[in-house]
Amino acid sequence: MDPSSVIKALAALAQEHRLAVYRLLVQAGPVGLPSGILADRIGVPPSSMSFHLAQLANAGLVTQRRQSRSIIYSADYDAMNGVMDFLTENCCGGISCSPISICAPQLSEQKDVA
Amino acid sequence: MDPSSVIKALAALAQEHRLAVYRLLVQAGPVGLPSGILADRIGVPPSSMSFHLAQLANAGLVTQRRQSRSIIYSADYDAMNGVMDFLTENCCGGISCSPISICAPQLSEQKDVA
DNA sequence: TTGATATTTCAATAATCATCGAATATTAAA
DNA sequence: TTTAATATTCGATGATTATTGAAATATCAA
Repeated sequence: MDPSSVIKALAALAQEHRLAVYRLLVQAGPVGLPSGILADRIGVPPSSMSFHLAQLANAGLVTQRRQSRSIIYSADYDAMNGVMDFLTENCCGGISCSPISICAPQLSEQKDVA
Repeated sequence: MDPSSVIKALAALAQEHRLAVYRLLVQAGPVGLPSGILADRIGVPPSSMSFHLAQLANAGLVTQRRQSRSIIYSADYDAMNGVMDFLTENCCGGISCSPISICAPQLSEQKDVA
């Protein structure tokens, strides 16, 4: 993972509404949540939510898929793990560091559970 | 860890020079590095480095201590672990997630190895 | 095709952030 | 005490980011 991708990911998360959205998506798992529901839950207008979701998507932290009229977003765990790996690279000069992983959902859950 | 602290930490890391500084400090471990060396290594003037280090310190990601004329900065691993915990809270609805930890340096290394 | 639903794009404004030279501490050595 | 070394604060400028209503796009149902 290159530095500028990591910066994009961190910047995407460093904002009140986007951080809240990302956590909702992390908790929702592979099933994801549609844009409108997210706007309601967070309490921002749809156009604002769209702006924030675009940032998260552009940063690679979330993926999107259309389902009828809704566009459903889900967290991409691999991206976050990549960020973590970058931050902890050669941690403490390589002494006694535990491997990290933000989430490893079951494979059976990863395919269109929506 | 409250949301606004997490945002501060993420925002602190979401900047080219600060991200580079943080990684240098993570790799340096408890020994840390002085402000001037960091400015040289990153290639920014001392006043800019001071600005960035203040952001990292304010976010709780680094600690500082004076050693003679130098002020030495080191990464605070606990802070980063707190951010990770917050991001992954109730991950996937609590299914099959590994515990996370960015770094667990040996206790013998944690006391003034400078 | 018409109307309703779900979301995004556009555009203008407000607010926050990064940069760095000059001036100001603080510490130590001559 | 004078000088040098190390670092921070200040202040002005330029750049980036967030917000949201209105308009546009896409989907579906009658």
